[in-house]
Amino acid sequence: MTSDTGGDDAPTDLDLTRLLQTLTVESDRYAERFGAVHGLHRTDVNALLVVMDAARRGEPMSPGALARELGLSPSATTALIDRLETLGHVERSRPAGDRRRVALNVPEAAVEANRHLFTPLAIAFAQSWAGFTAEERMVVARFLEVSTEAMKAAGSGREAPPHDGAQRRR
Amino acid sequence: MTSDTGGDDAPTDLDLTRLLQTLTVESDRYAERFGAVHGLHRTDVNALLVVMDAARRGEPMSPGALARELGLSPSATTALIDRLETLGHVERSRPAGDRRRVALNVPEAAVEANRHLFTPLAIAFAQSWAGFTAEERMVVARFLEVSTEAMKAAGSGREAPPHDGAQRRR
DNA sequence: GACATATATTTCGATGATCGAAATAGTAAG
DNA sequence: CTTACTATTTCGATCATCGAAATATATGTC
Repeated sequence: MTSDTGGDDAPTDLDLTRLLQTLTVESDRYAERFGAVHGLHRTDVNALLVVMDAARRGEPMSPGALARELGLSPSATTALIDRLETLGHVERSRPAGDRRRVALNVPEAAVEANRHLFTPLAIAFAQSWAGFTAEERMVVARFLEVSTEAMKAAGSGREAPPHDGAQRRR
Repeated sequence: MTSDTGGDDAPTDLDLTRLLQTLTVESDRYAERFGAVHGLHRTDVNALLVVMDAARRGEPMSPGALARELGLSPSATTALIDRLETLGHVERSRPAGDRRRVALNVPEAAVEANRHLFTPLAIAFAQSWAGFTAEERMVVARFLEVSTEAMKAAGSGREAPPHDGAQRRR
């Protein structure tokens, strides 16, 4: 079902764009439901993913870096970290070198618990991807990378805004 | 950066999961920045996409359906539609048959304007996907479909929530 | 060494998106 | 006509987010 172009035709740019939009909307929705269960919000889930990923690489994030990563204001980030810290998902510490900075660590106890949080989704993904060959996975990885890059570039940079006739008041 | 497993190895489930997470985080960030320019919020952008997609298929959404689609409460959806209607992106109308219902239409004038809103990103995507063959696109489309399904299923279903310590009520 | 400037984070007050519960309107059944 | 049900909106409250100012630390200049 969801038969768009028939089935055996190659998806157009528009087809892929729609599929990607559907995926991101569904992702937001999942984050929302997921967060409701664990007392987190969409932003908190995103932040936790970013912090965990950085911590896993041994490069703990700072609040400022997290703010830039998420596109949040510094003050919102402080509140966000307060929430995560209260729930025990992350931890603040002042590095010895620059004491202006704050490092966001994931407490040992939380590392595994946090991973468990995302395990159900990871399992669901793994199952749904069981049929993909090595070559196909490389294609997909490439696609995800360039698409992420495209969004990053389209948002921050300049993207030749088309003549927009109808301008909304605001 | 892009610390993958080397280059020519096939991405593992974990690799793909991370790439997908990065993409969705970036997508949220894009929606946020994008919305800030046009006086919209993340949710409004998602809602507009959903409503536009439904309208394009000739099946205008109702507030209730939109609420379920986005995982919002009915009251939040009312406010959301108020915002979109004030900005002229959508329009309320009561269908002749059941006058309890409300149909969300996209005004003719807004159809093209709304499409223009998303054109920059569509262009960026199209450029980044220029190198994908027909076969590769079909692989990607399949991947996006099954991944979306996986999220939908993982969220609604019950996935044996692990013992979690801290919890907050809303 | 003292002083101005820059960087990192937090605090404070205000705005508004969202929620739950109750209200309103319309439909269907007995 | 009355009751039950569905769809949407209104109302009051909560809390995530913002911008601006405050705090603390670092760096450069005389």
